[in-house]
Order: sequence, then C-alpha cells, then structure tokens
Amino acid sequence: MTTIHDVARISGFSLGTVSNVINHPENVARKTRAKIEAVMVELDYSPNVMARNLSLGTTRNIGVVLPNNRHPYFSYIVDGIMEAAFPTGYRVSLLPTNYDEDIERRYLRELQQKAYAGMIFTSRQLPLDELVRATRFGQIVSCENVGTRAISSAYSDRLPTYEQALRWIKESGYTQVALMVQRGGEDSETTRDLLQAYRNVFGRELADSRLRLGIANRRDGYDAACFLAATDPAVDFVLANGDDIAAGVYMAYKDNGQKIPGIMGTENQLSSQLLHFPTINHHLETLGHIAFSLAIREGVRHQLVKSDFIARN
Amino acid sequence: MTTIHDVARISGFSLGTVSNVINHPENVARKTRAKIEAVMVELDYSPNVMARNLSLGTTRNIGVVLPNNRHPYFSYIVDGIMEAAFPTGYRVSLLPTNYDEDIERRYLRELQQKAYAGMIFTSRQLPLDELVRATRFGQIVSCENVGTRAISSAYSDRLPTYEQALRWIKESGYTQVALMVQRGGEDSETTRDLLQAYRNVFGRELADSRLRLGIANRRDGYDAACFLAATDPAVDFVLANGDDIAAGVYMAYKDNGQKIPGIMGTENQLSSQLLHFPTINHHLETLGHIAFSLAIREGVRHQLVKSDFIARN
DNA sequence: TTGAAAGCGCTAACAT
DNA sequence: ATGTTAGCGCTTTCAA
Repeated sequence: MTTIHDVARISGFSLGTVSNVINHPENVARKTRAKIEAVMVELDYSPNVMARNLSLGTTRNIGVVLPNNRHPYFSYIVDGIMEAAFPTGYRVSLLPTNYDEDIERRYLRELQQKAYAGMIFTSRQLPLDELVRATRFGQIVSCENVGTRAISSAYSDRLPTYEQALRWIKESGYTQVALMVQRGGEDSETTRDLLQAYRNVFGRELADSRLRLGIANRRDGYDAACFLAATDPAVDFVLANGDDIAAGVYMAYKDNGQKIPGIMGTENQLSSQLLHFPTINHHLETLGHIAFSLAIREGVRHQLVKSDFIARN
Repeated sequence: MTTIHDVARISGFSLGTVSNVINHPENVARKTRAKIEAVMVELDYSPNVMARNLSLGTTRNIGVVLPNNRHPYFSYIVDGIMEAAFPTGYRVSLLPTNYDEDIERRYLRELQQKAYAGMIFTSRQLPLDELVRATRFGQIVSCENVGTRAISSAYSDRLPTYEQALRWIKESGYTQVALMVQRGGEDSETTRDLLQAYRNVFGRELADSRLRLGIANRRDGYDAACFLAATDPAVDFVLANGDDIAAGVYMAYKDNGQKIPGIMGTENQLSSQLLHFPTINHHLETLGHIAFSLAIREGVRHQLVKSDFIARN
C-alpha cells in the first residue's frame, strides 16, 4: 500500500506538506502542490480512511439499527436513508439486532468508540434513557416518537390516522375486527396507538384473541388468517401491519373457501392496489430521509411525518 | 472517552498487559486479569475500533456495491447478505453507485485503503479487469458470472431457465413477445442471456421495438405497457424483469381496457402469486448468502445458484 | 511556505 | 507473567 510517506519521500517534500495538499491546499505553494499532486497520481495514492478517522476522531459513517431486515417497514425507511445519504458521501452501515437488547447495546458502544458519527434507531428495545445518555458520543435519531426527550426524532403521527381508518371500518358496517401486528402493546408504540385508536372508535377493548401477534410477513399473515378462519368465524375485518401481510390474509381465506372478510394493510404496497383494499400510508421513505438529515446535523429536533389513510372499496 | 491508557493507569498494570487481556487473555494471570477486567467495567471501557483497525490493518466490514437501491433484485441479494453476516459479527455497508462507473471506482479505492475487508458487487459498470486487479487489496465477489477470472463469484445460471420459460411461452401459443428490462444487451449480462434465450427458442432476433429499456419498477412497467398497448397491439406476451413490474403491466392493460396479454415476471414475488402468472425464481437471497461467505473467505471460488421456472396459468 | 514532531488508541514484538 | 517500545497512516500544532 502506498502511504503519505511514500508520496513525501518521492516528491521530496515533507509529510506535513503532503498532508496539507490533501487538507489545506490553499496553504501550499502552487508549484509544490502541482508536483505533489503529480506524484500522488503516479503512485495511485489515496489517503487511508482508518488512519484519517483515528487522527480526526470522527467518521463519515451512519449506523442504522434495525430489528428485522425482512419487514417492509424497515426496508422503506432504509430506502429513504440511502437516498438521502448518497449525495452527502456518508456511508451507511446496516445494524441488525434481531430484537435483541444486548445487541443494540453493543452498537451503542460502537458509537461510543466513534465507529459512527451518528446512529438511527428505526425501532428499539433499549430503554429510551440509555439512548439519551449515549448522545454524548454521537448524534442519535429515533424513528419513533420520543416525546420531549433530548434525542432527535423523525416520527409518524399514527394515532389520528389509525382512528380515521378504524372509523372508516366502522362506518362501512364492520363490527368484528381482528388486528395483526408484530409485537404486543407492551413492546410496541405502534401497537399501543392502534389499540388506543380501536378503543376511541369502538368504545371498548379489543378482545385479546383478536390481536394476533408475531406477524412479520405474508406467510405469517396467511397462517394467522387460517387460524382465525378456523377458530373465530365471526371476524368480519382484518387490519394487518403491511399490505403484503393483508394479502396473505386474503389468500388464506380464499384458499380455505371461506367468505373473505374486509381487509386493510399499511404502506400502500402494490398488493393493496392489485386487490383494491384500503391502506394506511406512513410515508416511510420520507421519514428515512428526514432521519438521515437529522443524523448528520447537530442538535435535537423532533420532526413529524404525517401519515394518511387511503380508502378503497 | 476512556482509553486503554486509563485502564492501565488505574489498574496499575501496563498498556501491554491490558491489551493482552483484550486480545490474549490466556497469557495473563487470572488475578491480574480479574483486576483489569473490573477496572474496564468500572470505567465502562471498550476498545476503540478505529485504532484497533488501524493497528491491525484490517476491518470487519464488508461493502456491498449496488447500482440501485430500489430494484427488488438488489434488495433480495442484500437481504441474503445481511442474514449471512449477522451471526459472524461483520458489519455491512451499503454502497450505492447510481450506475456511475466513477463512483464504483471510488469504492474500490476505499477497499485499497482497507476500509473494507471485502466487497460484493451485486452488479457493475467497471471493466472486470479493474475488479480483478483490485483483489490485491481485499476479497472481491461478483454476483454475476465472471467466467474464469480470478475473482470469486456467486451467480445464477440464467440462460437455461430463460430458455425453459420462453419455451413455455412458445408452447402456450404466444408468438409476439415483448421484453422489459433495465439495461440493454451491451450493458447487462442478464439482458444478453435473455436475448440469447429468445434467439434459441424462437429461432430469430427480437425486434428492437419489443425490447423495452429503462424499466426499474412497477411504475415504469405500467408506463411501458401503456406505450406498448397503444403502439404495438399485436404483442401477446410480456416478460418483465420482476413480478411487481409485470403486475404494473397487467394494471396498465386493464386500466386501458385492452385485452391483457400473457405476462411473466421474476423473483416469485407476492404479485405473481396474487395474479397467478408464471415467474422465474433466481433465489437471490441464497445468492446473497453465498456471496457473503465468499467475501469473508480467502481464495477464488465460483459458485452457481440454480434458478428455476415456476409455471402458472 | 515548508518541516519536525507529537499524538490519535491500539497491537504485537521483544525484553525483562 | 508483565513491561517497554515501535509501529499502523494520518492530522495538526509549532517552529524555522
């Protein structure tokens, strides 16, 4: 590997001068600069990033913590982040946690060690306070509402949109609603919002058996729907956390030859357009976009991304 | 930030000994090790990755070069890579190129600077020889067939499967086939294979106007199909590079109130199952899996991933 | 304008 | 078993 030393030696100038043509070219005489640059080209030199980072004490890396690589929720956010990162020259590292708190903590340590300039939590298991404490080491952005905590966030106002969606369901005459989500209300803010919206609109608690947990993909949706169809035929509407999942529900009822209930999903994926069922669009790419820009900027800021309900019949 | 020096000073042992408890604990007396570890915990110390990398001259980072973040082709490969990387503790950085050769070259430089232990090219613009030359600096894996070049690869045997698919089309009685792809035969090996398969099965060249270029998503597919429907009503079959894209084609013909041609896509996405059209599964997640394992292992190896045709009516 | 030298935090010989 | 020291490749004072 050719280093800055080689360039110095061969060009006949000192280390410091070579470093200056890289970092402060305005402080170097035109002629020497030209010579040194020529040598750099000749040797095919380019500065070692690791050394540079160590010396500077910073990187241009952003870590994106995601519990789950499969769920479209996260893919959409990542898409938005990538798009925003590209023109800035920042690198983004994907940091999967598999919903493991200890692994999240390990990533936080890497932030502490300056492996990343900032970190985006698309979701989290760790107590919020641990994140807040870690902001000393680098910028941290949450993709969920953090209230007034001292941590930047780009988040969706899910509750009003959920209410709107559930009102639509109610007004369409459905009364026996089942929900499919990944994590329960204790773990997930989204699920909490959804249950709250249900309460607000229907004026009662959702029966436990009508909240199907652990649903992450279309296959899960299919299986859960088979179960519902067999054990709870009264259900006349299924709201799932993703259009593809909702499509799985559709296929299950169809394959079982049962009357297909009303269905609704989220993210306005292709499947809801093909099957023409309503959906909730959280605008996750926009959210990723904003999350990235917060991650590379100092200070705490909270930014709301409005979601919306798309009615279809 | 607390460093190894702090740990040394406070524990009363030397730098080297502290370093040893981190890297070669077996060479340290049980008692001193215990003391030092206690201090580490107390100080909430963890080694600085950048310094460690610089000293060692390696990282545990894998860079994944992708031209395009949106196309499902790449998402599926990335999914496979992430899944394979997770248990190994390697980090993966996404490196978008936007199909720009110079940007690919820049990433290659970062490999040279040891920013990555290895690099996976899901696709490339650069001449293969440039990649081969760069293997001196780190492991490079191509996700396309590289023949006998000295560079590892995990690739799909597309040609036979394309032939099988086109034979199915022919035997189903279709004769006026249009293809939708992203890049032309000059740029893309996939497209070359596809055109070759067409030649082999139909015994003639595909008309230029029946090869629709620049198609990357469902929207593109929709637009291209509108164009086809308007300008070339003889077309009776459309084969698109992705099921969602093919679904866009379906919707276009439907929205235009025209007779819907036969359609076929790739990747066995949800949409082909919903609309029940045939597809070609390239098993891209498996491919990503293999690409990753090749990236963290020495030596050159070529690994074929069999794709298959899924007939549906 | 250029050069010399210290330091970023760590690892690994080598010496004790 | 533990300590000392010389790097890894770079940036940035500070001095010339």
